[in-house]
Amino acid sequence: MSNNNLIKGSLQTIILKLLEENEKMYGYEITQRVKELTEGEIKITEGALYPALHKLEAEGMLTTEIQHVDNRVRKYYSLTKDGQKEVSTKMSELQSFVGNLQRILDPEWKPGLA
Amino acid sequence: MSNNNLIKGSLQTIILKLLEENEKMYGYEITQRVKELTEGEIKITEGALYPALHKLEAEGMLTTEIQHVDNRVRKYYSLTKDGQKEVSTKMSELQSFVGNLQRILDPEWKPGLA
DNA sequence: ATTATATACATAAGAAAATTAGGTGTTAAT
DNA sequence: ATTAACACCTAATTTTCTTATGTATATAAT
Repeated sequence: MSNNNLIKGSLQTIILKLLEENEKMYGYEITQRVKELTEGEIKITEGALYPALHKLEAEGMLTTEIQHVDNRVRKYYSLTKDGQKEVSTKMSELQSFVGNLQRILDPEWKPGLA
Repeated sequence: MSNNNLIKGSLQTIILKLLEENEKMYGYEITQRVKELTEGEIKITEGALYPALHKLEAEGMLTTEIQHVDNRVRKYYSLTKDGQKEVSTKMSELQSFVGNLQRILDPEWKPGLA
């Protein structure tokens, strides 16, 4: 459980991007996917995830759909039209931010190299 | 002017890294350097910068030295021994975080390629 | 049988780190 | 005389996270 406390604000982008690739996902699934993709290095806590999902839903970026699987409740989220637009916005903001970070932190860095 | 609101968590790293490269800098100088390096895309606000500098100083990462230039006061910051160690720590944390972000957001991404 | 772990949702208290908005004072330019 | 740039600072608020807790079912281990 390394430090997960870097660059607050990227959780929304992560959620939106995963949903762009997956059509529909439920909360627990998102935590597992992130854990898997980062080999356990990033763990999305439920205390962060669920409020973030609820906020994105309230903002009209996501819609939900309840499914019952083996007596367990799953709340599936998917992107709305607005949500689809928001993915691109958030992704380019994040990419430009990371690029700027490189320019600050790595004076050797040029866009297009490593 | 694009969004400036993604810096959360990386400001300390930025400060420490700039001071590693520059021996000593004062607050205003840091804001200008960042603005310059990012072509105006990232603007460090004073309300974020000064508290961050004070915190790093309180934690023993930075020392200060006042200079007077044309009746103006400048508070120069430099890294302590602990601060020098902290730069490496924070830099590798940030690098690993950015790597993990890529793995989540860009399924095509492989370390060592663009 | 009971306990622990995994699955699956959720909220609440508090901390951390920003934003926004204000304040002080000097120097240089219009 | 006023604005902009230089140079420091703090306070109130907001956002976003961590930590802790709660509910409930399913499954594996003891």
